[in-house]
Amino acid sequence: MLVDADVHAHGFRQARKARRLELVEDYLELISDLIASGGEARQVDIAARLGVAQPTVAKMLKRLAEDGLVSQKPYRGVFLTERGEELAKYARKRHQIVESFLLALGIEPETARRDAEGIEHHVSRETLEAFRRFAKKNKAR
Amino acid sequence: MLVDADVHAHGFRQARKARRLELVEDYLELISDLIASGGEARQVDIAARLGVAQPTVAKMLKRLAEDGLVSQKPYRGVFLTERGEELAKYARKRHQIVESFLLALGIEPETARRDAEGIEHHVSRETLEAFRRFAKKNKAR
DNA sequence: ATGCTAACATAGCTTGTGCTATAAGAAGTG
DNA sequence: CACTTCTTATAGCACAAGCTATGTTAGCAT
Ligand SMILES: [Mn+2]
Ligand SMILES: [Mn+2]
Ligand SMILES: [Mn+2]
Ligand SMILES: [Mn+2]
Repeated sequence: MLVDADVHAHGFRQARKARRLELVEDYLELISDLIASGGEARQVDIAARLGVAQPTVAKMLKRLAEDGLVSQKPYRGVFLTERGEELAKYARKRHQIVESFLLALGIEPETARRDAEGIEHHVSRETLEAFRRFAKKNKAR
Repeated sequence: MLVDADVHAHGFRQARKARRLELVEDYLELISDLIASGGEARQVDIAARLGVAQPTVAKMLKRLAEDGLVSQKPYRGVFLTERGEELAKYARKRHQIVESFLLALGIEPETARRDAEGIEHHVSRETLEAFRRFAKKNKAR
């Protein structure tokens, strides 16, 4: 009935790791989207979109900068480094695939958007590829 | 291009809420499984299965007990209250549906198991129902 | 050029989730 | 019944992510 304990633990460890990455991915994806859509990503806008307070964003950006994912020009918003850009691009693509997939399955658009926001971070490469194929075949509508 | 800011924020808030519930759900589901499979759920076994240290489990169990989800008989393991049982039952069913769905999609069993461990917590009722239907139609194998 | 306002920074607090080290106690075994 | 061992409890630490309150300062408008 129950799977082997070590295998079990490995699965949970993996899920916890994904959980730690969720926030980072959401930030990068959002920053990339904000820049693409309006030319800049200010802390206040990031905060408003994420639904958190501005100091929360400030702290996170500091961490992302330390990790070499973003750079900040004071009072000019935040920008993605090359590495940040790469991660953002992958995150956005993945998000888009998951959302299209849910739509192709017949899920309501609003629900699809919200579920995709969480699911995207827990989808392996293999599953993502399967989602992509399915979405392509059963074209949205 | 970008969705309305308030709608956006609402989606993220929802995802954060789900994230806070993830751990609780995993604990309850695991406790239920351990009891079903071996008659008891000890801290050490929970810890081994989750891949965390025993004091981490002890602390979490205290919280779950305060929240009325589990009860502890000293040195006899932990048990689910009625409410805990209900939540566990739903979590397990959901997990099972998500995993079957991934299998029906043609995902490798190991990958399906691991992805399901994360995805399960971010699936709305609507999406879960769609997964269930799909899995039923495209019977596993 | 001055002044206002909006954006950002900083301090200090809370809560959740993890850890190690160590004490204490139940339970099974001889 | 004593002893050993396995299980649980507790203390103390770290770090991530959130918050409010409050200072600073750049940019823009007058
Ligand atoms: Mn997301
Ligand atoms: Mn996303
Ligand atoms: Mn899980
Ligand atoms: Mn599960």
